[in-house]
Amino acid sequence: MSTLKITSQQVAERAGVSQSAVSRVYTPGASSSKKTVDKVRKAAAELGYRPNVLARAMVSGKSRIIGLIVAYLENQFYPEALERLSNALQQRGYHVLIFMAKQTTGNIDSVVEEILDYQVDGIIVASVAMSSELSERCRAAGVPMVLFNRSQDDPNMSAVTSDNYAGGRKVADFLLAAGHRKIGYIAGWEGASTQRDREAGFVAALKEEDVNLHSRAKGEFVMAKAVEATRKMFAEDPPEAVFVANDHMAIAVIDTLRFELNYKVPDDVSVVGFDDVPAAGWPAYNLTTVRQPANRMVTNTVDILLDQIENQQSEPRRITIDGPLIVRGSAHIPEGWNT
Amino acid sequence: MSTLKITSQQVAERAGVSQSAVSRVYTPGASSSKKTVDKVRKAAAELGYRPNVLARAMVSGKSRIIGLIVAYLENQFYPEALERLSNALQQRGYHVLIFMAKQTTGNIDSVVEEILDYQVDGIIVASVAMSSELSERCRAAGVPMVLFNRSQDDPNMSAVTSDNYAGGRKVADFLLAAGHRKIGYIAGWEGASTQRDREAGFVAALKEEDVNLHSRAKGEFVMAKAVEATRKMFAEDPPEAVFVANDHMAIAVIDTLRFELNYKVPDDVSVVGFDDVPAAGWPAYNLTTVRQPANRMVTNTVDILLDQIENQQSEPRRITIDGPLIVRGSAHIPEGWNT
DNA sequence: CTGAAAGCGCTAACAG
DNA sequence: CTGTTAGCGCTTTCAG
Repeated sequence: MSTLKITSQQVAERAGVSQSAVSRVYTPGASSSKKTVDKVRKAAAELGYRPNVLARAMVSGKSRIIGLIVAYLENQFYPEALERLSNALQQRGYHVLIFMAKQTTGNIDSVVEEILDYQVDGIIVASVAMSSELSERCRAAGVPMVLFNRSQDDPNMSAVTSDNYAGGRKVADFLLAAGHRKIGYIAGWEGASTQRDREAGFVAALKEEDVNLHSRAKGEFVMAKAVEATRKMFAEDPPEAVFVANDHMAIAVIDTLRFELNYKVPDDVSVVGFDDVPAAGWPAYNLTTVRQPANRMVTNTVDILLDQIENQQSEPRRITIDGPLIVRGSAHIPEGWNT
Repeated sequence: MSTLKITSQQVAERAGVSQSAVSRVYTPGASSSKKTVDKVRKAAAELGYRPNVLARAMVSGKSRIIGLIVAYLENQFYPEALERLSNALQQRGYHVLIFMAKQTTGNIDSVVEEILDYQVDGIIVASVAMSSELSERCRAAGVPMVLFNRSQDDPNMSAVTSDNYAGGRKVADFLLAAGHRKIGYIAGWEGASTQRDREAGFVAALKEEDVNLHSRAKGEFVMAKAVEATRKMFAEDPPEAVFVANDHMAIAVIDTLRFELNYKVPDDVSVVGFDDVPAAGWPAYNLTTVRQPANRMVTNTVDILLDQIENQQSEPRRITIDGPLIVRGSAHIPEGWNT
């Protein structure tokens, strides 16, 4: 076996070739004779040699590290996304350096600087607000960035989201078709494009049928606040149906309704969420929701980012992926409803 | 502002000092006159300079990167741990490079090699089986490793776990005190020390009261298998109480009991889990469980690892942290029970 | 305290 | 195809 770090130089000596010959054997585009390859591989195996990624990064300028900024790992949507993101990247020879950001912002600037210090090849920002200055900073540093599950007005930023506006509309159509007219909305954090788009689509579709939001409360994407929002909303003139900006909060809403306010869901009130996190499918919630196609969102995110990294092709792209309404049992199902 | 990467050389020129002077200003242990520091900082700020972590890593031999191997992000215990781990490390100047491992093993070897390629300063392995050869490989490479939430017989491996054996005992005592005698156990993956220790403690405490396991089924720490295990266990001569090896499965067990088999929990059957994940506290489950003190486990893991990295002090340590039984409503509460 | 010089381990021309 | 020669950006002796 080996001791500590083995260098290409040591392998070269053992194989009786030059150090650069060793390098070539391990460099994708380079060419070496079968004979050299064999000698080198043999020596390397005996020594337990593996190329030093950092040294390679220094000279090549490519670290094969992707910085990932995340915030809310408590919302089940993110661990799932993180796992897929990491796997997809791993498969394509990249690895993920993780950075936790409190959405308290403020420190987000320093987080980006820290990431840049590692000479990452690209950055994925999951559900964190990105200022234009920051994205500008990354562009200046030559590091492509793509937003995951969040989009920004800035047309210079690449972003991948599900079609939140269309999703909001689907929920409205569904609730309306079920005959609901007194409809409430529990909002997420206003700084998030997902919150704004979902609500906009929802309200727009309602309006087309001359229905206005019966009530609205703020949940900020936080369970505890969703609980308070529910209490407030049902304190007087309760709605017949509630659309909650994401599943994470919808779970808290359902629990509060059932165990604190003694409502039956869906008998007394219909509840619909957004995301289709694993818990939405658990029998206790059986939540009707709009699915965000995590796998396709991830695939697109990775494709865009690697394309920008590997082909210099720097035109930002913004992709929106349609997600289906998953009809389960937390809301009345309109008669004759299908799909 | 700036364009692309600024080097210490450029800062040096602008500040009118040598490149090494700039380096010293950014090197913790080094000394420079206030005058130099000021000039350098000023020039650096104007240029937007930040030291290249990779270059620093090359020469210093310290990358300040910690490799983290994880597998089951679906079990809520892990995202939480990951978040805390990353935050704790970030705070101490390290960053986390993430590697997903399928517990299908097999590829775990290659994952470790990949990690080593990045010249990480240390490795944290969360709930993944580690062979002695692998740990030996890391030791040979001079990279300390600590197991998180898993322990191995190998006394050379540092490991941090909660006291799973004691936890199992607590559950047994609780169930016994409630008067249960027909008690079932739904096991996790047998390869995990957590599974084995929890069961061993549980069975031992039962035996002390002359009670044997009434039934046992395998859930493998997977929800779908836990559902099947529940069906099988309750198909004939159902137990009065079930201890499930972790909360993730316990959730599936409760749902299956309630919505498929029409049992009332806890009226017809008591269910107790292990971990105290966020969902255990959700009203729908209100799960009685043994808490794994994630924060303390993380703190200890980080302390041990950094100690080994920074002080060469290589004696492996194995820490076990006691976790309390959190009594909620999914199991009968013995009369006069307190704490 | 400060500058000059020597690399860390590797890739990328460049002649042969 | 192969060896030689330059560095990548930074830390670290080593004289001064």
